[in-house]
Amino acid sequence: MANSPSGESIIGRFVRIVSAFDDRHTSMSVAELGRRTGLPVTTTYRLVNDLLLERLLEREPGGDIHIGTRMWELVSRGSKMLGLREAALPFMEDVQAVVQHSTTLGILDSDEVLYIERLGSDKTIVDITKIAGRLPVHATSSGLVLLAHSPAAYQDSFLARPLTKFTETTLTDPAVLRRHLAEIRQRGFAAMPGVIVPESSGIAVPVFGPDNTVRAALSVVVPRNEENTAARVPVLMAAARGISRSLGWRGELKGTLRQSH
Amino acid sequence: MANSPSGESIIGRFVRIVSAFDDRHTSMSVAELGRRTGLPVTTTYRLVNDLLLERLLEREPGGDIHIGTRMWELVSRGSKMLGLREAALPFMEDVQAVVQHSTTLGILDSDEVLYIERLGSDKTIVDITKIAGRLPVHATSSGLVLLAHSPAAYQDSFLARPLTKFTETTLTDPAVLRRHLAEIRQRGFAAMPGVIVPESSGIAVPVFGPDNTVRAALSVVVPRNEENTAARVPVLMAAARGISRSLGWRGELKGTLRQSH
DNA sequence: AGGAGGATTACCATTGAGCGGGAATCCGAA
DNA sequence: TTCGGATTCCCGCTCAATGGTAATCCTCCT
Repeated sequence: MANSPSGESIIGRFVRIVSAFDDRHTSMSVAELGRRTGLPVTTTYRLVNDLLLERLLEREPGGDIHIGTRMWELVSRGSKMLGLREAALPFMEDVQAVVQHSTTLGILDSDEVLYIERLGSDKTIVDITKIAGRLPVHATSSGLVLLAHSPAAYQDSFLARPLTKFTETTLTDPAVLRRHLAEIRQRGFAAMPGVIVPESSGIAVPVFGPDNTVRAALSVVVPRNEENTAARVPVLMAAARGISRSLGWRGELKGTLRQSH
Repeated sequence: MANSPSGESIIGRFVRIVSAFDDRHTSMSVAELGRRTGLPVTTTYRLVNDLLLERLLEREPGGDIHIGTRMWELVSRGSKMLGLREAALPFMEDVQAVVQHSTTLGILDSDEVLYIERLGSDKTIVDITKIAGRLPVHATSSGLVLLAHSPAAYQDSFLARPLTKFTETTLTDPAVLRRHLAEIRQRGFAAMPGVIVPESSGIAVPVFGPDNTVRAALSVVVPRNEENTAARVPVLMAAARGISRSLGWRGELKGTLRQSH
């Protein structure tokens, strides 16, 4: 499936084009887009014109282009992400009201944590999570919660890889991680001090779907040494249960919580 | 640009496919997708496979497909919508805390109001706004605010069309609408009782960008006859100013507020 | 078990959309 | 005015995309 000598399909090039935009580059000239994507000039212009016709891209007065409203609309309207987000938001607001720092909702995607919602932009803490941003699984509390409730086979393959050590406290030893995962399953939460940036700690709990599998991780990021884990975990857990129930979860059955292992 | 006898480009078909998904149909079989899009069977399967390869679509255990996480991620990450949404959300939360019913943020797109964020899901009121949903301009308070601050040429062309009357109070007469728009500009808000559904009223105010043009409309939906407009408008206005300032707006210059007309 | 009906995959001849190099043109800054 | 980059125009080549038909798989239902 590729009309191009490079052996790439239009869809692939479409992805390249959309990928060229991120939160730091929401608009650019077509020429720059061509440079960023590495596509031949002419091809870029032709493709961009097609996309402009469908309003998937939009041209601004200056001539620069950006991702079109239509694209956002189509994807948001049909994506399952909205359902999860809408179920979670009210409870996240409650958490945020109490914790005051930063509350995030993340899912597992392509061996990374993808954050799909985030409340709070407290400048006093270091929090590198962004909506639609990614962070490594083994270096975030959310990631460890998600991993802990993943199928054993996935855990094995994940732990078989080399893991980057970001800070002193980042866990990279598979054996140690396995013990942590077990603990996370047992206790129902993950509390990780400074595993990705030394200044901040994360506390995360799982959110369940109707089939009792873990859909997402709800977490708060707080300044290191102000974790106050004991007080915050119950808040998170209550909220996570609320979200889970909104998603159609009917309460855990004894024993099934850990069935994935 | 079309390899197909029907004269449609791949991009066009891509749009058709993504459009087939909405909040009521977040996943379906490939065959059903083919039916909904009207594309030839073989073509549908081939295209879907391409999209699956790029993870723009995802296959679920049952075989049904849905819009992929990657798609949501790419679009969200690069879209300008996120910036607006992130600027608005904290202030919307404040409004929602006070008003308790439903708070929305809408923009003007393709002659309709497109809602990009919504807080509150109070079942006691009739509120048909949805995130990534659309409503007509002339039958929503948000729409009228946006229209009131649009270029005169756009207003003229818009008012030249026939307008649907949804309820008793829906305004459809161009002359009357013009007077209302002027009033909205002057007072700084729109308060519309039951113009789309008779049971609910909307109150909306404009959100400005750095160049003093209107970027969005912030609004609340409340039960009819409980409008309490006098008390709610200040809350909305304060929030809207906050959002505007987050967007880089530097305070209105006397007279420029209405410069678009 | 058998079979009906739909979903999915396999096959394949046809063809025009996509491709991209090159050159011309436009445009803003120096 | 000159210059460099952005954008558009031109055009022949070619293979990816197309979509019909048919085989296969799958899931209920009898």
